[in-house]
Amino acid sequence: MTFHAFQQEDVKSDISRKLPDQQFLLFTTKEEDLKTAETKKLNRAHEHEKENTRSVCLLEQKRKVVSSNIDVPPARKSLEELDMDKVTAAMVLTSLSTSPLVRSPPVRPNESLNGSWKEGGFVPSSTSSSGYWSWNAPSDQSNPSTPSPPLSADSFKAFRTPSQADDGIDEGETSNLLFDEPIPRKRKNSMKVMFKCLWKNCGKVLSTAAGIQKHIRTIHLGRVGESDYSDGEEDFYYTEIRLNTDSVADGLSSLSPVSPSLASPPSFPTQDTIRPETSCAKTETKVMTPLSRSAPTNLYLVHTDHAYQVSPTHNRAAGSGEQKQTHTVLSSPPRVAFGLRKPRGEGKKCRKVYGMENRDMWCTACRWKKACQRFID
DNA sequence: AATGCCGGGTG
DNA sequence: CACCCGGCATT
Repeated sequence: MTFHAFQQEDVKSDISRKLPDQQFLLFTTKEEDLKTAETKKLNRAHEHEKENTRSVCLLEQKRKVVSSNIDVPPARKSLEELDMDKVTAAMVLTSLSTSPLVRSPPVRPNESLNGSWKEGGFVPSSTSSSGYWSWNAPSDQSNPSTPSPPLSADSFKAFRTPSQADDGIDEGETSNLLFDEPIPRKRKNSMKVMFKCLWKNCGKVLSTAAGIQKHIRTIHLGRVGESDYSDGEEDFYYTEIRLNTDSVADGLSSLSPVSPSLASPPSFPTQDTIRPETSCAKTETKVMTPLSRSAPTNLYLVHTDHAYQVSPTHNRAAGSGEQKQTHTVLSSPPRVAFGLRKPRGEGKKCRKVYGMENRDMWCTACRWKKACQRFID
């Protein structure tokens, strides 16, 4: 146990902190630590690559544009293709959401069809104790990017593949939806169709596809100028939800365990614009890196975060202030108990990684019991 | 029970 | 400021 020597208080850790990873290994003997050392490396790399994130994102976007141009009539795909598309989309989303690191062998939307996607560079379990890589595990059907249990299978009808839905009404309409089709008659029987933004930590629900797309485009993709231009990118980031109007309550509660107010964006104006912490609006430095981290992953947390940052300036047009167009249904203000805390960042933390013993290897924040800065989620 | 980390100290 | 920690939320 040579390394015990290093754990003593007297051998202050500056050394160890400055050591490159290789040597870091010397200090960690437990097998678990070895594992985490790997992780650490990854994270390091991650940090270094953040810079490139933007371009990577663009790349990904382009790919998708291309592919979507090729499969011309989206509504004409075979079921199988559709499924694969879902998977593919999910893959992309997942890869985007987790980290740019993952992109290494980029997920190529088209080629992924023949099964090669498995080795698409998804570092499997090794890194995650919590298992956020593993949505594709034999969990459940077509619910790729969202590990979210609360969405009941039927409310989560389609992951941007409305045409496969049961009632034929969508058939050629999908494409219309892309452009300002307010879906008034869309509610057949007691069905209400809503569109939910899948962007991480966003949960915006709008009643029109156009609305949600515009939302995604302006808020998450940061395409401000090109107001109406759509390359289909947004399609990947929202989902269509069918709500049985007679069980609306149910549907809603399953949508947002946090607050039933989800479906009433009106009083939650440009919430997303203001959400600085994580992605888009991150001051100056790395302004537009929307895809870098926050592609849709989980559906909840939605409000807590905003609640935190909602500022009095919300309602005025902050460049993209027009997205309050479609607020629908339910007019209860989202006043309901805001989460008091920011949701805890997922991902490893120094404490977990290095362990109590190696406290001096922690990032300062961790040592001060602040939010970890090394493994920022 | 262990972790993560906010809020609020202290020097 | 850097540093620490009580205490609560989350896991």
